[in-house]
Amino acid sequence: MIENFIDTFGKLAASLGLNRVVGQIYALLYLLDNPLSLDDIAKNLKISKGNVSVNIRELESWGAVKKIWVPGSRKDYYEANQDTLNVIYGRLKVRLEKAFSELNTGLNNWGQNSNKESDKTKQKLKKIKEIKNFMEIVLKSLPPEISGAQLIKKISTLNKIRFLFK
Amino acid sequence: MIENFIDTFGKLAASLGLNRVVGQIYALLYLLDNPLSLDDIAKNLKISKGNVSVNIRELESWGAVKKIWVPGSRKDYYEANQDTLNVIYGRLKVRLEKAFSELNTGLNNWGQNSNKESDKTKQKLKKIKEIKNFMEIVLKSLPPEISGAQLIKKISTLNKIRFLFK
DNA sequence: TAGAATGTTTAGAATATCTTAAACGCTCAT
DNA sequence: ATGAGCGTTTAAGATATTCTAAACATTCTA
Repeated sequence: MIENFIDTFGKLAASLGLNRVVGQIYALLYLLDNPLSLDDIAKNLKISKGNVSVNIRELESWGAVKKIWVPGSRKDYYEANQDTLNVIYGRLKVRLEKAFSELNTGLNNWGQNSNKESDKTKQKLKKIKEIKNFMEIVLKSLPPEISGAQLIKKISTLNKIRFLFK
Repeated sequence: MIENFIDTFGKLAASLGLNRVVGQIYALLYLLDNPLSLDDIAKNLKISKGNVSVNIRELESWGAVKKIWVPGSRKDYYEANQDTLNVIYGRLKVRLEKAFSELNTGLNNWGQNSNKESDKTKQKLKKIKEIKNFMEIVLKSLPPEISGAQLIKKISTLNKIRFLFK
């Protein structure tokens, strides 16, 4: 039952280029209302403590789960961010920013060595610059965060005013 | 030089959960104005014919490259879709749709077995249904395609009318 | 029809990623 | 100070992915 859901989320994560366990941990915490410790999670998913340690930090890094302090316990407890769309958005944003900065570095290196190139090469450089500008615009327009409820509202507003876009 | 750009695009693809070669082939075709054959690509990237065959079909499947018929030649030639943002969007869409259908199947199986469950379980089922509805809405609102130019226009319009969203 | 020119599939080698158990280091309670 | 209770790191084994060369299938040409 619950296993089924966790499995589904694991596959989903895998299909998005993440470790399967990342999806499984999120699903588990999402369904449970009480925060779980690292050992609880390891026991539940039948995986090692070290594996949970690594993958829960990944989840934490883009705000999918939050560390909770439970009075009287020395363990770290975690609970899921219940706004799943926000979680997905946060993840997408991290990836886009990383991809962009890599591309940017690559292209800057490229530009430096190609002053004395042929016309054909210059044409290619122009194309590359186009992509760079493009990514800059897209990246700048990403809001810092967005809640699921907000996004749905935005979408429905957009549909209503579609005529504005021709 | 060109190798640098191709390498950058390869890494970019890898960081998005694709095969590195997929990004490299796209970068190569993007920069060159004339279409290339399977053998040309293999020779350029120094990889096997079979590898190109598999990965170029992947690119073709979401409209990143197009097969071109060159009169007088029996080979298949390929050229890149120059609208890179559209390419990325197409890819994203395919992934989202796949992820949703997986989740949907998983959740339907889940629902069937949980009529006679406790209140606590029912509460969890409710949470799961929430996610499902959510993905449905997001998926429905994806337009079939969008050009880079269009998107940039949309974004700037959105910025101008931001007040509508509160 | 033979064989040359293509793209595809396949089996296994090469690489990369994931996972675990154990070692480790830190902090707290005694 | 000592040891128990944590989370993290590590090294090695397990698993999955990627890549290639060769076999294969199909289509064209002579």
